[in-house]
Amino acid sequence: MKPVYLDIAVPIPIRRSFHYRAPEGIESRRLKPGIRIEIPFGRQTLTGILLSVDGKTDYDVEKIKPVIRIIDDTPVLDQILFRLCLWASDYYQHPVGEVLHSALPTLLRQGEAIHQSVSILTATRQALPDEAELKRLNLKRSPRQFSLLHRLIANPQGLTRSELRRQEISSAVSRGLVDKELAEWIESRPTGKHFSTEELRNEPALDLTTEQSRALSDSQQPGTHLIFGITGSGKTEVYLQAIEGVLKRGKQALVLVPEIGLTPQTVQRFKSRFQIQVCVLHSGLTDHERLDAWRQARQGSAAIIIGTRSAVFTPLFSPGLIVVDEEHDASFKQQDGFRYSARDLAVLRGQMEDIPVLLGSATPSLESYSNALSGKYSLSRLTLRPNQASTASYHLIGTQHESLHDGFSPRLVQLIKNHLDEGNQVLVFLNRRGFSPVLLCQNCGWIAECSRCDARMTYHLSISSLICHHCGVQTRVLGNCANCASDQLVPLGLGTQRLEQTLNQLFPDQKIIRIDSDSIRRKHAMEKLSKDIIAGEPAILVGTQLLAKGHHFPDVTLVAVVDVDSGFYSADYKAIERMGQLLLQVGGRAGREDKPGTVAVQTSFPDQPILRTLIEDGYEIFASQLLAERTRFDLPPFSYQAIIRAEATNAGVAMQFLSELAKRTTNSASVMVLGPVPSNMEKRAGKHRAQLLFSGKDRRTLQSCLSETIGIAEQSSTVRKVRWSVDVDPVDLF
DNA sequence: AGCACGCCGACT
DNA sequence: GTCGGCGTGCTC
Repeated sequence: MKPVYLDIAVPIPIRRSFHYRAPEGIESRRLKPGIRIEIPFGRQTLTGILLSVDGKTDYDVEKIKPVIRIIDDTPVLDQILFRLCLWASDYYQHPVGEVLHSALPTLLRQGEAIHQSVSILTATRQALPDEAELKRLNLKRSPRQFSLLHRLIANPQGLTRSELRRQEISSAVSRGLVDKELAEWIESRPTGKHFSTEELRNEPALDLTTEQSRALSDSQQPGTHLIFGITGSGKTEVYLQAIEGVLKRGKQALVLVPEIGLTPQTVQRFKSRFQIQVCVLHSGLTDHERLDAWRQARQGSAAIIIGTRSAVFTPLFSPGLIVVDEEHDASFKQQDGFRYSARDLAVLRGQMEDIPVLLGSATPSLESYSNALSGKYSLSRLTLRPNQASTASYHLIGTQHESLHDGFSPRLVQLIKNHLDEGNQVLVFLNRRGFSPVLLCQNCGWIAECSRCDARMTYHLSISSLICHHCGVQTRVLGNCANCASDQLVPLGLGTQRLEQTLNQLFPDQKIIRIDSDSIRRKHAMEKLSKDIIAGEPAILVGTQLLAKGHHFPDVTLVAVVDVDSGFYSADYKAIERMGQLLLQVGGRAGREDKPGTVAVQTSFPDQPILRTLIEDGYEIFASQLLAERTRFDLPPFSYQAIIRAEATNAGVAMQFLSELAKRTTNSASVMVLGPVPSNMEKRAGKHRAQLLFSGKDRRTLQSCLSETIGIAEQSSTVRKVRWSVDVDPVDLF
């Protein structure tokens, strides 16, 4: 008989697979790619995934071990998810075993069964024992056992544990029957019932504008559709009606949302519209809850699955639609390990499944916008607010000639006062938490710096501590300079805590609510605070991006952006795009039908053309200008990039490692290898970091150059002294 | 990644 | 004399 080798992906960071011997006499039809197999690996046993069945091997046949156990009858990953993972492993240059594992809930990685199984108590024979046997078995003296047996014979499908419990039959009784071999427990799979398509809707759908109707009918075609809709233009209503359409045909919808977007508000919108099972995959789930949701999605009892990044791998019984809300959001890109983009994988998955994918945003990413312009995606613009509400008006406040009071110009203070006087709420936005980003000794010039990072420590007044926002290190401030012991320490610069304090002085009678990751550390703190805000009492809200995303605050009429300039300082060419998106997102928090919103933006460069474009001409012109610039400099999306990053405890090692790679990689006209350069913050959390940038006009050549370099990296003698990773389509260049 | 093997410094 | 530090090598 011909030997059979199983090519198995093992969950370890090694870019190859391993051959194992199949169990004796296994039927070959059971060996489907995508099934889990328990294997001995070195001294450990691991759960691998079958890639293929091979007739020959390059490895020493003597050393090939047999597998321990075939776990699955059917693949854990259906054919499309399996192919999606293999594609992702190749594209993101990440070890296939880790990719496949990251597509599974934890419990499935550990060998838990695909299907939930229930123990069912059944009778072992069809008829009641005769008189003599009853006596022999002592059943005459066990009336409860006798009646249970009676019932089991009448119910050939048996009774589950919970049914027994409900009928108040104690486990002693069932155990008695099992001991007498009159009944036995059998494992059975609960029949997953597909969600019902009758009476889907709970609430009436809203009337659509012409724009929305057009977007909706576009979105019913297979393909990828960009819905570019200003805040308040009713993107969600389009999603909901598109989803309703697929649900009616008995198909499921997968909705991906940014990490921060998975708020009770959003989820509620979906749950209250439909009378149907909605699964929410949020970070607070236990492993069991996560597996349950996975099973419900897979067997089709869940109709709508809402989740963040990793939900893109959720199996669907009958896929109908994928929605990616706020598609520009950076949280769709995993920032460590397997650095995939859930948005891009969603688009690919949609193509593979032949179902529509909706990408929605008020501020689309330049990649998606450009794909829409080139016709790769369809484009629907939603430019109107259905309820006639006016869009927020933006004003720039130039601060170059103003004297600022803790960051507030007199004009801004006056503006805040006006809005409060009218009984409205004001949102003050600054993307920096803490009290001040710098603590300076006025006597000797010492500045509090982190010992493990190339960064200043942020001063947190409330706990009189310095915290490094890059590595989390925390030290107490005792009131004296660490260098000269003078007590002339002054906090320089602004953080949300300082704004809160200043606003308290300026508006002593106002309620001030600060929202940043420090103030909502406690569980449910955000919900409580947003409830206070929604109640609508006049108040000043101070916060970071946490305020800019997810929630909408209808009573806010003024959004004050204290400092927009940091977006311009960055050397990262993507910073301006992100600044523009954030500015519009935060502006979108304000106003409603009867209360138009105002957004005041403080800047020391009020004549900056791109900022004026954003504010005066809107996001689309802004995006077009940025795209024009990207074309001019051959930057993404008009070229492709990848970064190899390395970090090491010893200075210079990461650079040395990457230099070796740069030197040994074949020069090619079509791929530029730039660097290595030390990372923007060379030392972070005690590690010295460097990076090597690859840039090419064509995906394919970039890909092959990258994989050559990775091969070199794996062979390198320095490789053990560094931690390194590959980032394809990086969102952060540093 | 994990795990073992292996060769050099301070201790029950 | 040992315990244990992390450098190196390997996993079908």
